[in-house]
Amino acid sequence: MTQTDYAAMERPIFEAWKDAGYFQRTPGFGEHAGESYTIVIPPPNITGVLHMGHALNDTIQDACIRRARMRGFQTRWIIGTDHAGISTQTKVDKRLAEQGISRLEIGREAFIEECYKWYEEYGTTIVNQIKGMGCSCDYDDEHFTLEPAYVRAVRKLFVDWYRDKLIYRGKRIVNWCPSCTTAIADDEAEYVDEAGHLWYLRYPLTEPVDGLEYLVVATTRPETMLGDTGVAVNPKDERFGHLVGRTVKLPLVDREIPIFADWHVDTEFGTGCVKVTPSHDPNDWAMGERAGLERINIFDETAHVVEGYGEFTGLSRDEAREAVVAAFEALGLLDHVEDHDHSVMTCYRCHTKLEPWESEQWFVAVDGLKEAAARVVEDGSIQFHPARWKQVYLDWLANLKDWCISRQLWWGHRIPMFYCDDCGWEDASVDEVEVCPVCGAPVRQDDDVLDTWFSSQLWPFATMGWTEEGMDAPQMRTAYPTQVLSTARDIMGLWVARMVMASMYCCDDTIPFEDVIIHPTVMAADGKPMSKSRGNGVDPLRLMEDYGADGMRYGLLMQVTGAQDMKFNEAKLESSRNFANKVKNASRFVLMNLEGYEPGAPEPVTPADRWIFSRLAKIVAAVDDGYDNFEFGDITRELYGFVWNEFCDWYIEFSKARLAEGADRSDRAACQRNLVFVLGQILRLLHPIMPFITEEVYAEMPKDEEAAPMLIVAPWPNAAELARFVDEEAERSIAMVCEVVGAVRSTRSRYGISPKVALPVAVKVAAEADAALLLAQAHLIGQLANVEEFEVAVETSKPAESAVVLGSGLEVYIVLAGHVDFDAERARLARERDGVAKDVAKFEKKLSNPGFLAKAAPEIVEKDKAKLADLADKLARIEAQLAELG
RNA sequence: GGUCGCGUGGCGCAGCGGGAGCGCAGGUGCCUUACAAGCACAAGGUCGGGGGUUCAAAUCCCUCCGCGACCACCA
Repeated sequence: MTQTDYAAMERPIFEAWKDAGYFQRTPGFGEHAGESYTIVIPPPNITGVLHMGHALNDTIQDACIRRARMRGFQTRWIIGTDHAGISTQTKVDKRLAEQGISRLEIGREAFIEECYKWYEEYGTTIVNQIKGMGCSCDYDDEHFTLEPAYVRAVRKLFVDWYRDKLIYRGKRIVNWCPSCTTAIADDEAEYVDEAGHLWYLRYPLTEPVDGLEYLVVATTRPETMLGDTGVAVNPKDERFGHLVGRTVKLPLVDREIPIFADWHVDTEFGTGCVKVTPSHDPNDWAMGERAGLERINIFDETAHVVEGYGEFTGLSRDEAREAVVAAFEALGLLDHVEDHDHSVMTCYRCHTKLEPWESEQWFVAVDGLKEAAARVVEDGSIQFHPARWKQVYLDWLANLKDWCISRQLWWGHRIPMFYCDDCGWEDASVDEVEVCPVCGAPVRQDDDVLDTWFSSQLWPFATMGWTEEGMDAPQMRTAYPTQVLSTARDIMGLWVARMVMASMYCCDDTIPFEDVIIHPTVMAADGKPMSKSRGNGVDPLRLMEDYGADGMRYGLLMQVTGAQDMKFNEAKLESSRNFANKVKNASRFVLMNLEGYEPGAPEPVTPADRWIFSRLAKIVAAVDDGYDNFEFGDITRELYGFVWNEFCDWYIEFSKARLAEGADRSDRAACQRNLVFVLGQILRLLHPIMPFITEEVYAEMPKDEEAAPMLIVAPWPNAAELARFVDEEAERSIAMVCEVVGAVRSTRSRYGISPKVALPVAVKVAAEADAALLLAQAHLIGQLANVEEFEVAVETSKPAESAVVLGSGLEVYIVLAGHVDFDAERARLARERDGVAKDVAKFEKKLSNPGFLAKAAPEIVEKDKAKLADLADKLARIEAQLAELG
C-alpha cells in the first residue's frame, strides 16, 4: 500500500485560507452578518507538545468555529500559549542542570531570560502542530499569558482584589512541594494510594496517673513527632477524660506537651490518642488553633530536618522516619507497627510527596466570588454539555476554600506588592514602584509569583483588549461573552470555574462563555489513561501522517459520546481515512461526468432525485441538531451513513445511465446539476470536520459568479430552505427499488449466478399505487440488478421455477429456470417459514393480550395488527410456495 | 464515605419504553468504465446477573457483580 503524503496536500490549502484572511474576524454574511461567534482555545503550555486531548479538543472547536463561519457569523478563534509556571521552570532548571548550571547561581533575572529563550525555541512548537491539524485560529493575533498587556491585566486584577479585600496575606499551613520548593493549591494536589504503616508510639506521661505511665499514639508519619506540641483525645472518650490537662514528656526532644480534648479525634481509630503536629498537618493545625498550641516547624523548604534536632538534623523526611522509629525502638517506646494503606498528597507536576508546611502566603477569599459563579450556571446562563457536569461544577464551587495564589518560583507573574523596609509602607500597584511614597526610601517587590491559574482565569477577556479599555474595548463590546468553551473535565474547577468568577468580577457581571463542552477523556486502547510511563500513548502527529488531518479529525469525533471517557480506537481513524477517500472518489466521478455542464438551479426531476433531495434535507436538519446539542458522534455517524450508503451506493449508481452517452440531453443536464448540488451540500456538511479534502474538491467544482471563492466561507446548508424537498412518496418508491435490487442480488449470490446473466423478475405489490411507483423505476432495477422482463402487479402468481424474496409489502420472484437446484431453495424457504412462524406467534400472543389492546396507544395497536396480517400473509405464501415446489 | 460514568455480536461503540443497529475484524463472490483504502452478498447477539414497574423493558426502578472517574476523609 502506498502511503499518501497528506501534509503535502494539506499545507498549501492551509496557507491559502490563512493568506486570504479567513482566520481573522471575517465580516460575516446572510442572516447572521454582524453577529460574532468567538471561541478561546484553552491555551496550551509552552512546554507542551500536541497530545490526543488537544487533538480531540481542537477538532471540536474547529468544527464549531468553521460551521459558524459558514453560517455567516463574524468568527474568531483566539489562540495563544500559557507560560506554565512550574512546568516551564522545571524544564528550564533541568536544561541548565545538564550544563552544570544551577538557577541559584545565575540569579533570578538571568534565569527568567533562560525561560524566555525556552519560549522562543519551543513556544511555537505546539501552535505549529495545531496549524497542521487545520485549525482555523486567528494566528495573526496570537496571545501569550506573559505578554505586556496580559501582565497588566493580571496586575490590575490583583490590585482590584487587594483593594476589595479579596486578596489577603496569611501565615498558613499550605501544601508544599519540597522538590519545586513552592506552595501549591489544594486542588493542584493529587492523591496517590500508598501501602504504608501505622506506628504505635509510647509517649510517657510527665507524671504517672493511677499507675498509667504512658499513652500510645498511632501515626503514619512518626518523623513529625519532633514537632509535636500536644496529644488530643475525644472529649467524650471515657478512657482518657481524666488525663485531659495533664502533660506528656515528648521522647527524643524532651518537650513537655499538653493532653487536650478535641472533637475531631475519632475514638475508633488507632488508640484514640492523636499526636498533634500543627506545623505539618492541616487537621493538627486546626486543632492547634483551637487549643492554642505552639507551632514548631521541623522541616526546611526541602523537607530536611532543621537545626537543633541533634542526630536528626539534616535528615530527609524518609531518613528521619527511620531514625525516629529506630530511636523509639531503642528506648523501648515503639509499641507495635501495623500495615496501613492510606493516600498521600503528591505534586501534580513532579509527583513528589507534598509536605504540609507552615509559611506566609497570599490567598484569594473565594466567598465573595463563588456565589455569582454558581448563580449563572444555576440559572442556565451558562450551559454544560453533557448537562450532568453542571452538578460537578456547582459541587466544586460549594466546597471551595480560599485559594493560595503565591508560588515560590521565578517564572511567572511576579506579585505586584511593594514594600518599604524603612517605614513599613506596603501596597499593591499595577505600575512599578521605585521609591516609597511615604518616606522616599527604595522599595522592593514581593519575591513570589502568582499561581499560573491566576493568569489563566483572565484568558477570555485579557485576550480581547480588556486590559486597557475594559468593557469599552471594541472586541469586548461586540464579541463578549464568547460562545463556546471546550475543555477536558479535569480542569473544570481549576480553570472553568475560575474564569467565570474572574469574568463576573472584572466584566460587569458578564459571563465569559455561554456553552461549556466537557469532552470525554481519550483513554488508551487498554482503557487506561495514556501516559509515558505506561507507554500506551498515541501520537497525533503520527496519526495525521497515517490518516491525514481529515482522517484523524473525523475518526476522533466519531468516537465522541456523552460518557466521560472514550477508549481510543484507531480503526475508526482508518474508516475515516477511507471515508475521506470515498468522498474524493465520488467527487471524481461527478467531476468527470460534467462534460457540457450548464449551471442552473437544482431541481429534482426523477424519483431518485426527489429521494436524494429528501434525504439530504433530513440529514441537514439532523446535523444542525447534532451541532446544537454538541453531539459530535451523532453528526459524524449520520454523515458517514448518508454520504456512503445513500449518495455513493445508490444515487451515483442511479445516475450512471442518465449520464451515459446517448442519454436524454435535458435529463443529463438535470442529473449533472443535481449531482453537483448534492455533492456541494455534502462538502459543506463535511467541511467543519474534514476541512482539507472538502476544500480540495471544492476548488474543482463548477461555480457560478456569486459562489464563495473557497469552501471555508461557503454558506452552510439551510435546513429551512431544504425542508421543501422532503418527499415521503419518493423515499418509498426508492426504498422499493432498493429492496428489489437487493432481492435479486442476494438470490444471485446465494445460487452463484453471475451478474452478467440477466434474469426475469416479477414483483407482487400490495397496492396499485406501489405498482405504478415501482414500474416507473423499472429502468433502475434493470440497471443495478441486470433484470429482464420485469413485471409488477398486485395480482400476480409466482412464475415457474423461481425463487422468492419476501420484502416489506412486496414479494420478488426471480426466475431461475436452468440455473438452480430447487432442493436448496426448498430448504431455504423452510428455514424462512420457521422464522416467520415464530414472529407470527409472537404477534398473535401480543394481540390476544386484552391488556395490550386496552392500554397501548391505538396507533401502536394498529401498527402491530397490520404487521401481524402482513406476517400471516407472508407465512401463507411461503407455505404455498413450498407446496408448489413439492 | 459521597457523587457520577460504563458493562449490547470477536473488538470498538450507537440505540435509552413499542419487532436488536453501526464501524472494524472474520466468511463467500467480484479487477462491475469514481473508488480493491473498493463493490456485492451472507453469517454473527437469551443487550453483565437477579428482582420489580408496565399491555410492552436493552431502554424506567431496586439489588448484586465487574470496570472507571471525581470529591471528601484517612492521627
